[in-house]
Amino acid sequence: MYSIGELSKRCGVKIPTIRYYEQMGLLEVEERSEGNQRRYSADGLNRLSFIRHSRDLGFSIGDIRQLLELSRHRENPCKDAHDIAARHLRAVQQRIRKLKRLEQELKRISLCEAGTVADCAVIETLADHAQCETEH
Amino acid sequence: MYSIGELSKRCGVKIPTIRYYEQMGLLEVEERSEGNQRRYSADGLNRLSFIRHSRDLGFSIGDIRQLLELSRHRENPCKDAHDIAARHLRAVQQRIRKLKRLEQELKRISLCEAGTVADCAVIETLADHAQCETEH
DNA sequence: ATAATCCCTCTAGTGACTAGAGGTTCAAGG
DNA sequence: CCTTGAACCTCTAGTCACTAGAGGGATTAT
Repeated sequence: MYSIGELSKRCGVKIPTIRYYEQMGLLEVEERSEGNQRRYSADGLNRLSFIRHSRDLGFSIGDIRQLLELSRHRENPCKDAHDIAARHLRAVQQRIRKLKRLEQELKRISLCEAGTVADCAVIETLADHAQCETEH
Repeated sequence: MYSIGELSKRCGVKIPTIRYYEQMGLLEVEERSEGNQRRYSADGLNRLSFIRHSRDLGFSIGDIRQLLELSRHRENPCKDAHDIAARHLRAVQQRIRKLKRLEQELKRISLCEAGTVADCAVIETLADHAQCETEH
């Protein structure tokens, strides 16, 4: 049996965050001590690792709820899990594309060598969208 | 003089968002109609374009506040503006790197051809961080 | 027994909006 | 001049995934 603090250390998830996951219905507490403190089994630890890892990979709480539900039974089909992962992958790829366009624009702007605001490319570009070379 | 609705259309910024920018101190209203409705000059329109464009480039409200302050006087040195842009560029690049690692991991996971949860790579990988090939 | 550390619940704050309630003002047509 | 409908007003609360703090109780080691 682990206390919430031990779970926190072992999984690298802050204590209030564990309680937050509980509130969100991702991690139920099976047991409490006599003094009402949370006690977790190895199962809880695994579940929290799953959550933590999924969050690291950028899945939303809602996605994780579904993934946890799907993973409950070994004989479940895993197509839904694949769909969730694929959708997330597409979202990530889209964000990368957008950020790369941003990066180009910011790089270009940052080349400015001016000394004053009057002819500074940063300020000027921000004031005038027409100066941008790519969409964003 | 533009009403808030006109400003909204011209800049592509939703009306509640314009009011929000006002609350955040980015865009003061110079004038009100007799019936207390906001009226903007061409100056306000330019300012809102600047804000909109900066947001599109991912600058935070705080950054924008500073950039707007810096841009008020043409003779101001623009080193601070460069610093803000450079810092933002680094942040963007870091996010890109992180997202690319994520992308790799998600791609790898998504290759799974299993039919059930029992041997699905998505579920399995989420449950066990050790299976990941890169840091994230 | 006591001190130090851990844990409890509850509320509120973050950033950048978005949505809705409930009411007022404006502009155009008759 | 009057009415209608669209546009506007303020204020509150919700979003997401946490994070921080207050004010108190439980556990553990000495």
